[in-house]
Amino acid sequence: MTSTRRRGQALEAAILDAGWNQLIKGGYTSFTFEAIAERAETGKSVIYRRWPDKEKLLLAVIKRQGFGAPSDIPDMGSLREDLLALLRTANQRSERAAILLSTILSAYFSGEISLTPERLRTALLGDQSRALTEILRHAVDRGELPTGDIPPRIVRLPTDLLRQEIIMNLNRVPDETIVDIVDTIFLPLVTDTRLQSTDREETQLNLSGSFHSRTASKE
Amino acid sequence: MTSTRRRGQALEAAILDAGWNQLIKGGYTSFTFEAIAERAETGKSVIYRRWPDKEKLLLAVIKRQGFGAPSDIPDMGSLREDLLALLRTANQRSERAAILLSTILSAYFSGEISLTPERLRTALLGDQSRALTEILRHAVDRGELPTGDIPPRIVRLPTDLLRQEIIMNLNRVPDETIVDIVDTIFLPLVTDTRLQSTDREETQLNLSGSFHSRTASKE
DNA sequence: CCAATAAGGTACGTATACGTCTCTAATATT
DNA sequence: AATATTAGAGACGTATACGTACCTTATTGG
Repeated sequence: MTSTRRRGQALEAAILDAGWNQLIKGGYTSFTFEAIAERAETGKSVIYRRWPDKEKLLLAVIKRQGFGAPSDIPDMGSLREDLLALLRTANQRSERAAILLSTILSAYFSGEISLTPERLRTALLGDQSRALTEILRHAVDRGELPTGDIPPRIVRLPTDLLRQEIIMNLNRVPDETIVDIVDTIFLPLVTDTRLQSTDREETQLNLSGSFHSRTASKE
Repeated sequence: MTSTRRRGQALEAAILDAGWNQLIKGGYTSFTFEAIAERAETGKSVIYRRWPDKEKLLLAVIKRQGFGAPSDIPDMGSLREDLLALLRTANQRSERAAILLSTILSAYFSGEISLTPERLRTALLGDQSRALTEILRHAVDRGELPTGDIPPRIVRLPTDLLRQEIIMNLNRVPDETIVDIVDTIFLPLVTDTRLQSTDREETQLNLSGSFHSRTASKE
């Protein structure tokens, strides 16, 4: 008849996509086996056969969206253009970030899922810090920036600020915001003449990806 | 007997506090009439008598926490100390901010509640921007900063960054982070000699609180 | 002191989701 | 062609929450 039954990989993909679309449409509250099964046009049992509980399913759905995927590093010829390109790409993907944040926060606070702030950060931040590091290294190679240490907090400043804006907007931000972040904040900071002229030793660009450790207390 | 029945104001306050504690304990998922009634040691009907549905109750609970309360502006004698004091106070209150964000995001995405990103921003940001403006004005008065425009994005940079850190930590941040934000990012930016020496007109400090307008598209 | 009011329980019907199970029919495999 | 899988659909019992209704009892105000 009309029906062509999916199996294996194809079916699995359809379910995970349905799960993601469910998050988009109704957030974590609507992330139920029933709703996902209906959206994927299959039965609950088909899902349960693969992922025994909600946490496993959620992690699979998130994983499939490929947040760990390293965004390709732009190389436009200038630091400013590289920065704008990177932030614009991230901005394009912002809906996913907003959904993901909401989902993880809901799951975290509802206690249904064992999810640490560590994993939240990893999921949301990915390795954008690495991309920034690369871009800055290119700028040093071009001679736009002097060789020397750049504090980690400055390195991740552009993505931190963009993420902040996206969360507050619950959506993409206007392009002017991106330009503003780059021109008003980041470039003046990183090209600060005082930083360049200080009596630093001539070290290699040292951009350790070390993040801040988090406070233990939760009270 | 042992039982002293609460009435009127006292009862109302107890219910709203129970609601807030419920958000702290289990997030928006656990924000149910039943759970709140039990926590407040009263009956569901008592709550329903006052707030006919969940949205009304939630708004009352949030309102009672007084997020709009203007934090008093520190005046410690130097720009740096003022900034640190302001951020430390905000950091102390971070648990409330994290809970509030999670709640609003959950409610927003679950569609149960009519809540715009505008209101999210208002609820979370309050008028911290005003406090920053005051602090900078004091610094100008002291002669620490030159008279002149400071771009709005720079003005709210400290609070934006702190908020970002709090959200990513889902908790308070270590004090070093606050010091880092002030010393590595904000002070270098705001005391940038190039900004001071440029051919700006001698204008009054103009810190319009104008926020970015948000993108309309939601697709 | 007595009547009006409202608190504190609880029971109800409805709805939704969990997780398990069973059944059938479509697809693979041999 | 016969057999083994497994998708798709749904029924189940349990649990939880909504929102309403009812009843008893403490408190208050006249």
